Amino acid sequence: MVDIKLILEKPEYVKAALAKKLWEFDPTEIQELSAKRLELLKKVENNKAEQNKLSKSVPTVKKEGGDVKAIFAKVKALAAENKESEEELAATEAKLKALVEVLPNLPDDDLLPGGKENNTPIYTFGKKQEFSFTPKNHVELCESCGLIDYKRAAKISGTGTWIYTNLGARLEWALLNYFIENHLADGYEMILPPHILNYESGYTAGQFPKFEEDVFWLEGVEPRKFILPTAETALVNLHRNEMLEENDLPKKYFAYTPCYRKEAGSYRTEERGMIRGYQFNKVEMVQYTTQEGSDAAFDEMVKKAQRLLEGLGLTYQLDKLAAGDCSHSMARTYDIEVWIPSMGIFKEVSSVSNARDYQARRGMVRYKDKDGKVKFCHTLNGSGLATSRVFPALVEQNQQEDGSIVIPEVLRKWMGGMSVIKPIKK
RNA sequence: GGAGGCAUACCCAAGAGGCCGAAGGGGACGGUUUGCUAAACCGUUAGUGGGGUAAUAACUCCAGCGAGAGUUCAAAUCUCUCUGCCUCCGCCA
Repeated sequence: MVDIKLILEKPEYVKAALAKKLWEFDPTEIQELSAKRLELLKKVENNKAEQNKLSKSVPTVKKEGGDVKAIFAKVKALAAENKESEEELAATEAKLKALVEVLPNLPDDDLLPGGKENNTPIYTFGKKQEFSFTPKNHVELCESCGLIDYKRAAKISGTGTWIYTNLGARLEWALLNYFIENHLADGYEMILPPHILNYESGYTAGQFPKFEEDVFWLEGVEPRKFILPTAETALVNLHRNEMLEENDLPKKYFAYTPCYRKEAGSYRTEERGMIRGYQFNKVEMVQYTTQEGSDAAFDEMVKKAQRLLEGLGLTYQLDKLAAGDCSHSMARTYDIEVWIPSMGIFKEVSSVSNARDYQARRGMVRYKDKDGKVKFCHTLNGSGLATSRVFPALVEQNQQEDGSIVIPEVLRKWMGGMSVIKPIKK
């Protein structure tokens, strides 16, 4: 949530910042409603103060044998007089909230304005492989090596899904283990959250109300619940409505969950295989920091994600996203994109973001600093990593002429020491 | 799924229509005293959010005893709805 005080104090600044995110913002209505709210608030509160004062005098007046009935009548009249303003106040506050809560987070000042086209690659690792033979794409490789079963997935579930089979399942699990081991070594706490979450969790994460259509909702369940589109949604809600101490920060968590997304529209032709599906596996990192600590945490998380890919020996590119391509709730996002030879492009495997206090405001995640002052936490999240693009990149980048796939050294201990996956059919 | 119970501060807990910004105990923090690594005593500890006056402090108002609504001049206290937890029964991986 953007701080409404900031909107009122520096409307031009907010307007310009949102413009960088390609968001047209006119503060006029918010200004008007705020002024109206304040006016109504004063009126309502003064009236209530008078009511309270009169009511409190009842016992004393009674004792002294005074006329209590007159007080009753007076208070009743005051309350009746106040009713309309109270309703108007509530309506005004609701309208104000609705206007503010849909605004995306303000981008950091150093970001370029605009969308994807202005993303800046700031680092690359590895080389775009050149094969001395005709390389296969990941769908072919996965099928010929028996790693993935797409046909049966369509049968038991439907389009946009896949089944990890045999060595494919083990390779997937090895990747997850490798990620987990790294996060544990770095002192992150492991969490396995529920996958079914309530509305408030989506609201705090900033997914709602704007992206309510993008997640799967459970039918016939009241109050309504949805299946998490990323573990971030669960992790950034761990401390919702809590008051932390500065000494507790930063808090570092990671979680493995599948991610469930509707992914409306068809990408099937360009994004075959497991590039985009309704369900994919991801290990997600989340940090809660002080306001001063979030920049360092951001750098740390970007480096962690990079290290994971480097450990696998995969070619990737680090992108600093332009303001308009950052996630809705985020002030800053860096994407890590892995090279997919068959597509000839880099595809996102990790997105590390700093939400600053945007999510904390929505979820009232606060901390007391050393002076006892109450502040909003900063929250950050980053994939570490999503397997559904690492897997195809891995099999494609590591393929050999005979159709076999070399398993990265770091994964072998979870693959029974195996170093190569051989094709089971031509 | 059925029946019942509970929901007050960091924890335990009193409270049953006004005198409750909310007893008491533990813990924590601060202080005083005595002293065989501690004890006694005193004090602080209901957060917080939103307004006003005023200004780096202070005062004051509104809301706030799981959440929301209602009854009443007045609600932690009565009623209803919801949420969470506990117990028993049923069902089940």
